Parts: sequence; structure tokens; C-alpha cells
Amino acid sequence: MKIQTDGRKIRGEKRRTEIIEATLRVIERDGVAGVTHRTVALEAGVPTTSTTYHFSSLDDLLVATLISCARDMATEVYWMIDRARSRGSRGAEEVAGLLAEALGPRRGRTMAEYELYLLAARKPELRPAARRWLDVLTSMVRHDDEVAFRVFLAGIDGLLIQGLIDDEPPSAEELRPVVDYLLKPA
Amino acid sequence: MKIQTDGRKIRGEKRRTEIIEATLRVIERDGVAGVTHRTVALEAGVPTTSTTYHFSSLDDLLVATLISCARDMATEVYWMIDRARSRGSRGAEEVAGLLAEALGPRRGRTMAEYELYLLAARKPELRPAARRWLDVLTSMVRHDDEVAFRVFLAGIDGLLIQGLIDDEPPSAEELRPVVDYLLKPA
DNA sequence: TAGCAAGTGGGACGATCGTTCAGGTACTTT
DNA sequence: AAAGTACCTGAACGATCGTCCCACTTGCTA
Repeated sequence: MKIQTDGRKIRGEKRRTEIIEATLRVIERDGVAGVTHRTVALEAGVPTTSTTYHFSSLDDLLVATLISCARDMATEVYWMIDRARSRGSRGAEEVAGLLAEALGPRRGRTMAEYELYLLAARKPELRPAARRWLDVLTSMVRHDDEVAFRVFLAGIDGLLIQGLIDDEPPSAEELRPVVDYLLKPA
Repeated sequence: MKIQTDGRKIRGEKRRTEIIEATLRVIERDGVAGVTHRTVALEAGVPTTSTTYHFSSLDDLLVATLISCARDMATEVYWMIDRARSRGSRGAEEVAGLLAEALGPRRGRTMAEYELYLLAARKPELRPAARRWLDVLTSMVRHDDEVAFRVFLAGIDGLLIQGLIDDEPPSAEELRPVVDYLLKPA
């Protein structure tokens, strides 16, 4: 049983991921509404039929893209926690920094992630992916106070989505006291 | 200066609101993606050209619908606070009840409201409407602790959006301790 | 080397879309 | 009563959409 030595499959898989990455860029730029076979193909620099070959439908393409996006999100959360631990901090600084970055330079990406949330609200198959970053946090962070932890998780989501409708993104310094409050011991 | 006695204008305005209400139903059912002139017209029981007559473009229709939705949302929040005050309660019970209702029977409506959030993230003109319920809360509720209040607002949003991707909606009883924590004095 | 499998891509089909237009109706004003 | 205004609506246009078909190249296998 060989493990991926077929050059055709390898290149196919590569193009498949390229299409997914192009789709994510389209979502960041124009939202899920802007995703069509043609816009994605143009963004990826491949013919239109290539997207239909690798994904049985446009819906499949969206699902695959948002699952991939969720995986990246979870990975980021993982490393953030790892970074905070290596500094021996409680994580407030790291969390505030991550929020500010999500609402500033990576604003498009954050919007894409919340489109995933909404799509998951309508498509149960997407829910595990949408919950993944929550699961990563839950499994990695020790939390004796269950209620306080749930407030923390909800607070992060609320700060992000409210930050998206602010006229200008909040800075890490502005977010810091709120994050401190969310992380403060009971 | 007469105040709306022209029968034509009155009926026109009535149809306009009927179209908006139909649009909201379409959003609740199929999301913003499902909104077309034809689906809305079918839902409202009017000819397709009627939606283009009253709204200069599909975008105008969406904006008008979501602004209307935001106004209703703000009104609900207003009455919730009023109800809580008349009972002399701190509001935890009312808030938990409202959240449970938003995630249960009124789930479609809640999803529509968060689509407004995301649309507002991309369209600055919609942001005042999207922030309206936050403004109502901010202006009506006395908050000496600014940080705690911001945590409360964020927590509400977070609980709602996370409740939308739960496999089954949380009950008021489950939400109660978290809401209590959000409202507890510093 | 013949045959199969995987990926590629140009072209096209029918469906649906947003929007326009012109003719018609109902109401108000002069 | 005539003119003007506001609303209504059937029909249609061009654009774009998802998807399919089929001929093709490329790489693997027997």
C-alpha cells in the first residue's frame, strides 16, 4: 500500500488546495456571496471546469473551504496558548493581541470565519468545524470555574463580532482591560 | 401641509412594508443568499416588478430590510429592560429568557440578525443600524463599571452566536448561571 | 508498449438572475 | 373634465450562473 506516489494525484491534490485557498481569498474580499465557479477559477488562475472537477458542487467547495479555514483557526489558537505558556503568562496579552490583529490586518479573514459560523448555523455538517477552535481552547486550558470559562469563550466571540462593526478596529490596548476582566479569577 | 392623505401613496407604502416583511421571511428561511427579486415577490404575493419599483436595487431592498429588522430588535431590547425594571429585578431572568427564545422558537430571526452584522461589517452604511440594540442597552442601563458592561454586551453576542451552532438550542435554565455571572457586581 | 487512470480545459446548454420598458390603472389637483 | 402624478405589471433583454460533455494530455501499470 503506497502512500501518494502518483504524480497525477499529487498535482491534483495541489491544485485542489490552490482552489481552496483562492476561494478563501474570494470570501475575504467579497464574502460567500461572491463565490462562484468563475470568480474562484479566475482567482486561482485555473479554468472554470477545474473547480467543478475537484469539487462535485459549489456547495462542496464552500464546505471544504470553510473546514480548511476552521482548521487554520484552531491551529492559531493552539499556538497562541503555547506561546502564552512558554512566557508563563496568564494569556491576557496574547489574547488581546490576537483580537486586535483579527480585527485589523486580518479583518477579511475574521469576516470569513464568521460567515462560517452562519453557514454552520444552517448546515449541521459544518458545525464540528465551526466549533473546533472552541474545542481546542476547552481541551488545552484548565478551567476549574466552568461558568467563568463559558463567559470567557462567549466574550471572545462577542468582542470579535462587535469589533467587526466598529468604524475603526480597536487596538490591543483598548481591548486589554476587557480581556483582563474576562480572564480574572473568580 | 397635509399628512399622507393620498390613497395611492398610502397603499404604496403599505406594499413597501409588505415587501420588506416578505424579505425578512426569506432571509430567515434561506439566508441573505436566498434573496432575489423573484423569491421575495413570490413570498409577498406581488409581481416581480413591484419589488424593483419600490426599491431601486436589490441592495436597497436588503439594506431597508435589515434596518427594519434592527429597529425591531432594538424595540424588543427596550421592552425587555422595561419589563425587568417593572419587576424590580436585575434582569438576569429576563435576559436568559430572551436568549433562550432567540435560539429556540426565533432561531431564524436570530440568524437573520447576525447576517445583518456581517453585512454591516462590509457596508459601513449599515453599521448604525447594526449597533442600535447596543446603543439602546448602553443608554438605558446604568453602568458604573465600564469594563464589566462591555463584557456583558460581548457576552450576550457570544452566547447567541455560539448558541446558533449548537446541535440543540440551550434552555433558559442552562443559560441562567452564565447570565448571572455576566450581571454579577464587580 | 498497450491499456488504463487521473487530471485538464475549451465550449456550450438551460436556468436564473437584476433590471428595464411601455402600457395601463387609480387617485389628486386644477 | 382635463391634466398630472403615483403606482401597478406583463414581457422581455442581456448577463451570469452551475453544470455538463468530450476530446486531450500526462503518468502509471501490467
